[in-house]
Amino acid sequence: MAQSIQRAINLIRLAAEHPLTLSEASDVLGVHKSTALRILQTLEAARFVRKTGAGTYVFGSGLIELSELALGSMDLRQFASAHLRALQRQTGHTVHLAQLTGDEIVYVDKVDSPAFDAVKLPSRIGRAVSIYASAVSKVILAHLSQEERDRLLSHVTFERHTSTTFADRESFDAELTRVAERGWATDDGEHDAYVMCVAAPVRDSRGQVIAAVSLTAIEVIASLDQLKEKLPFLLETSALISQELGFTPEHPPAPSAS
Amino acid sequence: MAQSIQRAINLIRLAAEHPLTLSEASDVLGVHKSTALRILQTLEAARFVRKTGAGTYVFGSGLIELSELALGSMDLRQFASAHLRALQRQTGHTVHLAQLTGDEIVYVDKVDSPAFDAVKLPSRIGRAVSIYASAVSKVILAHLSQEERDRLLSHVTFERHTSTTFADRESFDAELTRVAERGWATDDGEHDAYVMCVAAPVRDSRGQVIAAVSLTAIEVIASLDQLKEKLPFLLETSALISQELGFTPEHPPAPSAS
DNA sequence: GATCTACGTTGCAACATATGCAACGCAAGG
DNA sequence: CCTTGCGTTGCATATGTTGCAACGTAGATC
Repeated sequence: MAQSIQRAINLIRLAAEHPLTLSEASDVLGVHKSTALRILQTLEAARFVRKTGAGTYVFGSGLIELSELALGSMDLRQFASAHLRALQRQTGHTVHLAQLTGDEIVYVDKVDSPAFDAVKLPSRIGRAVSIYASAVSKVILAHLSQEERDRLLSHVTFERHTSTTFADRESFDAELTRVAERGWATDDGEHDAYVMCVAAPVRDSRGQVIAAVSLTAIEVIASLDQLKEKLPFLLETSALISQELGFTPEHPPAPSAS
Repeated sequence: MAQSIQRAINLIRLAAEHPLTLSEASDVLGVHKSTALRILQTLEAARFVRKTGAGTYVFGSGLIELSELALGSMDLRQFASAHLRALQRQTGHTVHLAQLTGDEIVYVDKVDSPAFDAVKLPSRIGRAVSIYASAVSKVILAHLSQEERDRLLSHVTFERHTSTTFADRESFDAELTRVAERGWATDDGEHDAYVMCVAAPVRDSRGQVIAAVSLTAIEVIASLDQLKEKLPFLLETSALISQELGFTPEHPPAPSAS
């Protein structure tokens, strides 16, 4: 629809793959060299691409910085990173970290399982996760205030993806109540029939639940019950990350002015 | 120079900061709403921005994926991550991981020091580092083949940034020889007079040096000698990362066909 | 419950903007 | 020395983008 922007997008993609010469850029786009040059110059000014000493163009740090900005709370990622990787090693399963950003819940980190099921998991860092058919969403929603929960769920249309999907607000609310009581959530193939998850909440220094850690496996690898056996590791990990964020489980923050 | 691309860039930036409504987008750009809409639609098709359920636009996963692709070797980052953070904790200093990509050396990870000097360090993930005035470059160059080293240095013009900068190829080559012999490198304020570094090499399973880890501090925080005291931690870290990549220090890979 | 306002979306004509061309500078190679 | 390939600049053209006006919709207000 917007031609020149589409061209710029293509060049960014190319530059991400390998260093790009001007001639190659114009060839691929099928435009004159001067056209490609001007696009690249514009992108370069924004540091979306970078010109190397050899005159080739490569993916720029500007975009990398924006990515990290958008993933927000570098703090969370930095603090969580080591624990997530440890959890992966302990359990052997794929580990996700998801966070509430704006009005959606988004994966902010992922540690793949070395098992061959990793490629089959469609989750990607930066992608939004189903808000009513995932373990991480349940954990986060379960600990939100009623208004917040309403805000996030009011526009949702429940689709029955599989036989276990919670297909209306009432049954989903009941599930959230259960999750809030026991402190962790499951996903029994509610989005994809073969994908199982367990998730636990991450709290910040104020005790607010701001994120969730999950273990994921396809049924061929591990049943939901087998995943539940790893719950101690999962809960330990989410507790450790919360601690790094300044959460003190035994001593809730002192009420102001006392 | 390229107006519509510039506008697209601005919108991406805005979307990275906070969810963006169409009206806000058109206001900021000073264009008609339909114009902003078409730009956003183009970006959305490329997953450079994502449209949320509420109709606002946010930074898209497409760019995040490209960032990670461009940072290359997710392997290296994933394996190194925990060790880098541990090193930061052990030493208290800012930790960098830099990698040879194409014909430049680029920061691929960074763990900030909690000390107040962190903000003064201009290094950024994804940014290229001076190839003749940094400890990480020295370490990597010192272990490259002669041809590779020539390729990377042939187009370089040596500028004397500070009184300690190596300002010509001959003295720099001599420095690289020293670095190769002792196995680690320093940066005695050669780029910025107050910034000190020590760096050590990271090797892959073939024994090739593919990256470098460094400790950085401004002189007010730690002198170069004080940084050198942390060398055991640094060397331990670089060895651990190399091990994770499959490097076996005592048993170099068996020569082929024996 | 009706009206109003704000927002996002589409079709179309006019214009501005991006485009291709041609010419130039430059470096590498024959 | 000439040739070839590369990146870069100025300029006229026309293509693609823009703004307008009108529509649909949803939420707010009375």
